Amino acid sequence: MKDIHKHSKIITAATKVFAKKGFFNARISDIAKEAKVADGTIYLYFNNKYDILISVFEEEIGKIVEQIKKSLAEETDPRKMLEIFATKHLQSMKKNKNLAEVIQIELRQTNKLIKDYRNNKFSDYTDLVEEIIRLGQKQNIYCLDVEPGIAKRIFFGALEEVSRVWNTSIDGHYTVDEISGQLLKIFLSGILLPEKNAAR
Amino acid sequence: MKDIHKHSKIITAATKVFAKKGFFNARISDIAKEAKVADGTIYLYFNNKYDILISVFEEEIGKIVEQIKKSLAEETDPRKMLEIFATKHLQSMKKNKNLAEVIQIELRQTNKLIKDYRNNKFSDYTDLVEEIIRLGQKQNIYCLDVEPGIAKRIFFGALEEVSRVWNTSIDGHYTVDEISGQLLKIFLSGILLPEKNAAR
Amino acid sequence: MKDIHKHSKIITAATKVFAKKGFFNARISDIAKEAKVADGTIYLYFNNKYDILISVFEEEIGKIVEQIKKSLAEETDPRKMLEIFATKHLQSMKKNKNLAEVIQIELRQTNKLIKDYRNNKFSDYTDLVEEIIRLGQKQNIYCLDVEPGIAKRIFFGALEEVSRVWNTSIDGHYTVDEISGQLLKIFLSGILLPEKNAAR
Amino acid sequence: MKDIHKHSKIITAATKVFAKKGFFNARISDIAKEAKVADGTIYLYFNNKYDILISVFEEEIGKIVEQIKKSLAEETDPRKMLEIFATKHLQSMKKNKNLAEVIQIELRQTNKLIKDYRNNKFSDYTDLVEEIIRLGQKQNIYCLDVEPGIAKRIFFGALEEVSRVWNTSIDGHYTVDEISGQLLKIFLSGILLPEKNAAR
DNA sequence: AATGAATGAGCATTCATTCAT
DNA sequence: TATGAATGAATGCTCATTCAT
Repeated sequence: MKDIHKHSKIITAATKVFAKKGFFNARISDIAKEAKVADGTIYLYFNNKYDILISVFEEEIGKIVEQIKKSLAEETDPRKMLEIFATKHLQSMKKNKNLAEVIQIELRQTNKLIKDYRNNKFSDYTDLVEEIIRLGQKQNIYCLDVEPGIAKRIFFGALEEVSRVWNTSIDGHYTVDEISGQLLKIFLSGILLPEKNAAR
Repeated sequence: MKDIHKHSKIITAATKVFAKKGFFNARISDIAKEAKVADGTIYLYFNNKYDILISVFEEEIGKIVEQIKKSLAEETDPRKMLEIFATKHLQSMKKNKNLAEVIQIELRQTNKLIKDYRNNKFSDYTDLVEEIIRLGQKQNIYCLDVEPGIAKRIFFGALEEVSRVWNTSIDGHYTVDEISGQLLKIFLSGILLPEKNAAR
Repeated sequence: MKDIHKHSKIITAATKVFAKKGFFNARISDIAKEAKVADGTIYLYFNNKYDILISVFEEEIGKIVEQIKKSLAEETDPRKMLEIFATKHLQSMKKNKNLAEVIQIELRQTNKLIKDYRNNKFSDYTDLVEEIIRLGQKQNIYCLDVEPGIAKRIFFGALEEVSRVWNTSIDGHYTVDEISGQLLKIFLSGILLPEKNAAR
Repeated sequence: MKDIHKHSKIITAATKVFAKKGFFNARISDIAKEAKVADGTIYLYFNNKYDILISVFEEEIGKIVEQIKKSLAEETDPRKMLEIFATKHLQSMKKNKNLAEVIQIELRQTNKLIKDYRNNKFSDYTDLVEEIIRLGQKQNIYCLDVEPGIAKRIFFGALEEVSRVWNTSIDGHYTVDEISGQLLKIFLSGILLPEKNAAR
């Protein structure tokens, strides 16, 4: 249990430090100090600096995936499912701003650098959206001319971009519900007025 | 003219190297070699490594902004305007994959690090979307319950995420028009079937 | 104790390297090699290259000051006191030729460059001479028309210049006593009152 | 004549820059800017950076040597001769503080580094003092137990050290005559035979 | 397991010198 | 002669990683 404790302390510290300084500007010694362990101790739990980053990501995103999957399991309406996904995601990102930054910036950055980091949990995560869309199409609720693979990206890209508001000084006053509402409104119904929409 | 030539060669080389290796893993010597100049020559045109990154961004995005603004000036329909924006953006990103990566990853990354880099051209760029949406609302074409500041982020986040398909090995077969079409379809009309939409 | 050991080894190595190559031509790697430590180890004990130079000086001169002060404490005759000062100084310089060079050359050089290096031990050192002269004047042994501030410089300048004989190939055959004797003969006979002079 | 002009301008500029920044911190471009010529032009007149330093020294000290030799030629009293030497030296150093710094600091520094710089004019210069002392001994005015080679160093070391007062912020209020007077008083009274001393 | 002192490879930047014009 | 853009070798310092304790 002590092992788990140290491991966990390092993950938390690393998330904080990566978010604050960025992966490349973060020093192992920064993380060690934040976690209140010796520099060398970190190497008893992680292979190297990249490994810490990946672990931060895997573990933290893993928790969110579990939570969202559980919530989704109780729902069958694809409209509600997207709402759950968006809300849970935004809540997590607002709650854990450090993780938000790490996901949005550092992970993309390094994802292309760590060649042997594949099939990660992030794909599992975004694939949830694709599955929901396919489900909605099967249920004849979502348009068939929507390409789930592209729509997934559109949904997720939008979600990430709007969640950045809490990590920048500007526009920090929006609530999760406001943002979630706007995103779902647009994603589900679009921005055209109904009558104009018909005209297209 | 020779100055401009060297300057330009270095910008191009840097864009390539940053995209391939990432800012922090890029070496000045890599850029110099790519530009076929001596390491020291780079410092005749740029103050330091960060300065190169910012210059890459400012110059390249500047070109795109100019091009899009020109195209938009000839159009009054807000629906067409978003289409122009999306298509031009995607074309630019597909054409200049290196720049796409730099914008999407490196700039976010370093934006928070270079404190004195403000009022950048990127804001000008994304603000174009916000203006188009406000215009559409004035013309009674876009819903008034859409918040332009959030919608801008939704549109842009989606746009960036979908444009990443060309920089990852997977799904690279989509065309600009396919993706642009999907994005505009969803953004403008949503993914719900018309009848379901009315039901909401 | 191990710390002290490494620290001390680096000081000794740096003194040697600075003396041989001069501060600006000395490489950190030269010092590290001489001290048989890694380059990086040096930075565990010193902030930067200038810090090494100052430390070399402060520590080594400190030892000499202590030694001379102790010897002077047991003496009351200002004539003997100058003799003690001169002899101890020359002995130290002959013994530690590297330090001699660092004091005579490098320190002057960098003294003007390192603006925040003030109130140094070197002033304490030369001020000892001034105090001895004032003491002699009080005791009616040294001429009152001698300006202690200038005389201090004359004595010290002479002392340093003569001590250089051991660091140049020529004239290295002089002994400490010969040189000390010549210097004191000239300096003392000059500043003694005529009656004291005759008494010698 | 134009050649001489440029050459001279560079020497003057270099003296200024070396004095201000020190040899190692002086940039060729600093000297070029000060001399209002292009960087490359300097290499039409000097082989390299060291060559400039040596030239600065040789040319400037050469002028002083000539001047002092001329003055000495008109004098036969060894006491007066030392006075002339001291006064002229101090006047030169006070007048040309840049040169003073270069002589006192930079030259020593680099003297040991430039192996092929030998038999320089500086030796000619200091040897003048030795000759005067020998002359005085022949004339039975100076003590025979004074070793001219050491006395030369004592005199010159003292002279240099006192001349530094004008290049440091402190004690800058002394005049050439005050300092020269103190130095000669101390130095002369010491080496004069008792009867000559009394005669003064 | 834990420590943190020690390591040494790695890189941004500088600047004396060159050379095409 | 004169220029100054271009060169590229050289180095102080950092920091991920190791390992003796």
